[in-house]
Amino acid sequence: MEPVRRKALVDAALRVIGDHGSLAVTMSDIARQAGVSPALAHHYFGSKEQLLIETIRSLLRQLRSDTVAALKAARTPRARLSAVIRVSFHADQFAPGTIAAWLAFYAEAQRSEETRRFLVIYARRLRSNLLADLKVLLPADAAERIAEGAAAMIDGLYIRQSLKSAPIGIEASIALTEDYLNALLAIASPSPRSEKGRPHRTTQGQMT
Amino acid sequence: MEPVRRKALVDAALRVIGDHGSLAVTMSDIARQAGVSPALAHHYFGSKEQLLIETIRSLLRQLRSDTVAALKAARTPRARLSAVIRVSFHADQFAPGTIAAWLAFYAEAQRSEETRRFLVIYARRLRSNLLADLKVLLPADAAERIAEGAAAMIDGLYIRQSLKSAPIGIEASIALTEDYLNALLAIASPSPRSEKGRPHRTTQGQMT
DNA sequence: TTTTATTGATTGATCAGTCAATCAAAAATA
DNA sequence: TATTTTTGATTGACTGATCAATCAATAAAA
Repeated sequence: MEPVRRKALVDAALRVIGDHGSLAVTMSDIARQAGVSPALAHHYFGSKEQLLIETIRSLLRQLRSDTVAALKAARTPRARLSAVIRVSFHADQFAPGTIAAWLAFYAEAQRSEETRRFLVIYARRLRSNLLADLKVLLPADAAERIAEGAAAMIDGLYIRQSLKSAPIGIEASIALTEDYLNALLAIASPSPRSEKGRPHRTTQGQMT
Repeated sequence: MEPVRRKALVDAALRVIGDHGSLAVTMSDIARQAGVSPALAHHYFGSKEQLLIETIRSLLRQLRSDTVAALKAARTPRARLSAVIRVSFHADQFAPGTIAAWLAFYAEAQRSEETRRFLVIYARRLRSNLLADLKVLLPADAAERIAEGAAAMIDGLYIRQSLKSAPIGIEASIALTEDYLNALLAIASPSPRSEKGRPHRTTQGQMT
């Protein structure tokens, strides 16, 4: 029963957080949504904080697995960059529970060291996934700058979508990020004919 | 006394939110920090929610006034764009209370319509401040896209700085945003000699 | 005297977390 | 196989703490 209940409670937490729009949900709410007693939720997770931490962990796990799948399907470095972007704006990421959870966890990271660690892992993965392919196309220093810029733009656009403050839709957000990459690739890319400053086309490992 | 107390309480709220790292602070904490009784805080603000809303309002007011001042000092459209960027990354924005408040308010916006409205105002102002000057330099459609992209990048970099997940500092964040603008201005800018596609150099009103 | 500022004391509600008790299934024993 | 025992799953009832909000009372100023 344990794995079944744990999953049911984490899913319920996400659902309730979405409905409620905040992390300030009660164990009772979550347990009710999962169809069990509050006492059972405490039995399996020990504390509300742990249940919430498992919830963000599951969000990260899902995102990673989507990313791995998308990267596997892409054939070229440039296509892999597009795949990373597309996954970041996948419809799943905009489920109400997912949006509320991400935003609430950013806030929570100011208090909970463990939550902060998970978000740092997320931020690093995103940057690293972009960096691996950019390094194939650009000198290392340019690749690093652009990876950070693209990651930030993705995060920023996600937040603006979540607030529905952006005058643009999801497809346009993807296009904006692509434009950024295209523009900076065009400028920073060493000309193929140039003798020096040629990028090293070493195979890059990839954090996912 | 009223204006004095209101300001003291709002400042205290920001301070306490920063210390605590979340909006889950008590009226007692805030009142104690302001050196008054909790009852007085209720007397002047009616509810905790209202006090918190006044707090975000004061954050926005401060940011606007900084922006107005910076814009006034800048001479060219390009300089005004830089000014907007620089204000977004001003040290004040990284005071612990300010960081915690912004992040917490993003989360809160999922629940509180009023909070959401303020954040939408912020997002629109930032976009609009960029747009006004971009429109002088670029055709309207390109200007709009780039304004949204730059605003998103600023927000994203701010969050990454707040989490301290970015491998770069504040100056580098500013430089990254500038690079984005430079790159897209270079590409999207109609050649000065070209006959068509010339931008209209109408004077633009500016939302601040 | 009227108005404003201020607080101590209190209330009513909400919750995380605990615990002892029940129930059922599986394992051990006869 | 029939039985007892053990283990895990589950809950209802409870507790202790926390807090937002209220209010009647006091002090001070106008």
